[in-house]
Amino acid sequence: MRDIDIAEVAGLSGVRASTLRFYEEKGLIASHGRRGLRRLFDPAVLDRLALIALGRAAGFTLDEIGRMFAPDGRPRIDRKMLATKADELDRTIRRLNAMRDGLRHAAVCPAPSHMECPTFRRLLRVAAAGKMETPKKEPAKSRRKS
Amino acid sequence: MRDIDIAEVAGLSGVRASTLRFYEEKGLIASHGRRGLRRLFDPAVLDRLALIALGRAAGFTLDEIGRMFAPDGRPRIDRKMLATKADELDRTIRRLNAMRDGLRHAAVCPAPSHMECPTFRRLLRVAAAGKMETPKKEPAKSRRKS
DNA sequence: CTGCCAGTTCAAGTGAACTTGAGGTCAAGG
DNA sequence: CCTTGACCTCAAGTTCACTTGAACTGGCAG
Repeated sequence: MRDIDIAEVAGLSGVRASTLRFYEEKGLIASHGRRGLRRLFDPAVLDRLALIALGRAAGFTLDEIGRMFAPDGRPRIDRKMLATKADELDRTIRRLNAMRDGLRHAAVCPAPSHMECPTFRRLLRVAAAGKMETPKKEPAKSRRKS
Repeated sequence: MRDIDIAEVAGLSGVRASTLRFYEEKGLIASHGRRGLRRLFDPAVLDRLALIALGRAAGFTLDEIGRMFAPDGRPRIDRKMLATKADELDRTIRRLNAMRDGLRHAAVCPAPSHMECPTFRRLLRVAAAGKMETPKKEPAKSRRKS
């Protein structure tokens, strides 16, 4: 059996069926045919989904990711863009490090109020100054097979 | 002059007036009175905004941040929550580091296609496996005084 | 043959964090 | 006094990435 159906893709990739349909509609993945109504996918879709997950994790939007695939479907990733994103990640990481240290300190700081702690106030300045990419909450993660 | 008006707060904090009104509506900040229609703020609102920026940067939602202030307005920050968030940040940072390294590699990788590069494939597995907090795009940053 | 159930479509809803638009008000400057 | 312009309110719109609901279809087990 060459092709796998949407439930299998969902099972193997951890991506929900509704998301797979959404991705297909967006042109991020393509189904290869149908058995009845059921979409059939080439197993290579799993690589594609991994690629999409990678892009998302690196901070690309779905549209940006979509643009990384040539119209014929081959991934054609701009190396310069990758380097740029890496630099961006680097800056984000540096800030998050400062944040984490500050939070960690604040958690054990003996000052009666956080506002009286010099370390905390320094942290505040970092936060107020540097507009950073704000991390987002995880996507609800409602479990399938409820 | 004790109090400062919304334009000054915006200027000093870099937070747009519309955002300040939004924050006030949400109960995150409070204006102290009016001159005519104009809100007047206590300069301490600047600390408050820094605190909010810090919370956002650390990945708290506005609602969570709101809950960090006691109803009387004093910041009462749960140290355990801070530590938890620090740990969370730590995990995020580790992943982002892996991402950055992978992206950096992919940017210079000599393999003809990224899919043929073992490092890239390893990166793919990291991304596919680890559901991480996905960084979000910066908030539009449209300049005032258009 | 028949009914189930997992799939399908399409439109609309969600939530976070704001921004924008329309229409109104008011303190200050000329 | 009257205009001006920055502020006001309230409702609705925006973006992103999905999820949900209602109504429907069709392969397969019994």
